Amino acid sequence: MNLSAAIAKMILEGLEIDGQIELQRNELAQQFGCVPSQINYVISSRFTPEQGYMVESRRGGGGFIRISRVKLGKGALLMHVINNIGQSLDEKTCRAHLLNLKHQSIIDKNSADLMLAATSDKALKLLSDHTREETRAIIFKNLLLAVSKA
Amino acid sequence: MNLSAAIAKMILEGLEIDGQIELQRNELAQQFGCVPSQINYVISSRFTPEQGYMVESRRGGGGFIRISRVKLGKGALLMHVINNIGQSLDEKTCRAHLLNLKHQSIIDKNSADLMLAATSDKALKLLSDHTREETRAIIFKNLLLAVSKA
DNA sequence: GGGTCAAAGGTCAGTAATGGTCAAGAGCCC
DNA sequence: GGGCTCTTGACCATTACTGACCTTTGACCC
Repeated sequence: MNLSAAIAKMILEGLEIDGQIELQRNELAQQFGCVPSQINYVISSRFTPEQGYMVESRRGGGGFIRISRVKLGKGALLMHVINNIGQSLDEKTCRAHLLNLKHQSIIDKNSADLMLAATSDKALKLLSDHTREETRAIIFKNLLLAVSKA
Repeated sequence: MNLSAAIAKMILEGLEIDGQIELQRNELAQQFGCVPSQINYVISSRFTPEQGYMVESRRGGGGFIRISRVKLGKGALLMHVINNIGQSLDEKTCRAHLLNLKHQSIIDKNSADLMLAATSDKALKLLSDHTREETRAIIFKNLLLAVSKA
């Protein structure tokens, strides 16, 4: 397991307790024997709003970084996602949406896997870039709608 | 035995253990004294979904390629369907397959609904008839595969 | 209050470490 | 010879890590 994964794991464990964790950047970096900015890297790559996290911080003496898991209602969240998709959707963003929804227990693993399969680049490989991303957006919206009706 | 066969053999042996193997592309290439892309060739020619394998990978530091054998059982039936779909699939036939699978309790209602949503004409409305039916076939196969590994 | 300084955290660009794609050529079998 | 499968290499994309430099905040002093 690489450094980033280890740091992410530790943060995740801290979040288990009450969905929120407050940490000291320098201290954490020292624990892992890495440069402080590594912490920023991990946070910005794995604890984004897209993935269901909120990050706050303060500099200066007694500074901190606080990461919290955000909680929203199921129908609202689905609608929010649908409404924010737009006409076109790339695979990475789609995957992030799914991870987020799964993490928040809006959809179960099984559904997430299916939705991933249906919207992967692999599944849409015949299409040109532009058409693929437009079609992915439509398929994904249809899927979310199907979920919200279930 | 040629290189590709040797590499495939090694992967197959690794899969024996627990139906899953994780490898380092560069490292493996070095072991066989070939270019890294040779590994991709072997994987894409012999470890395809059609042949019952699932491949995942990640780039970057600590990257990997993971190959897993799709579990059989009800999987066998799914593979049978997958292998009989062909290159092209119309909405009616697709729907029939789904009803059939649901009837046989191979998939649950929830999954069937999702799969229907992903393969409906509505979801693929942007595409020309020909492309739509080819893409539907691919999506459906990917979905069945996802189900079979669940 | 205002100045100063030390203690946080933030940004960004560069480098390293992987894997992916594609097209061209080499071999092999009919 | 034609058409496969196999190999290779150049070039690309993604993820991880580091370090130099920047900004913000709080404490202390006058």
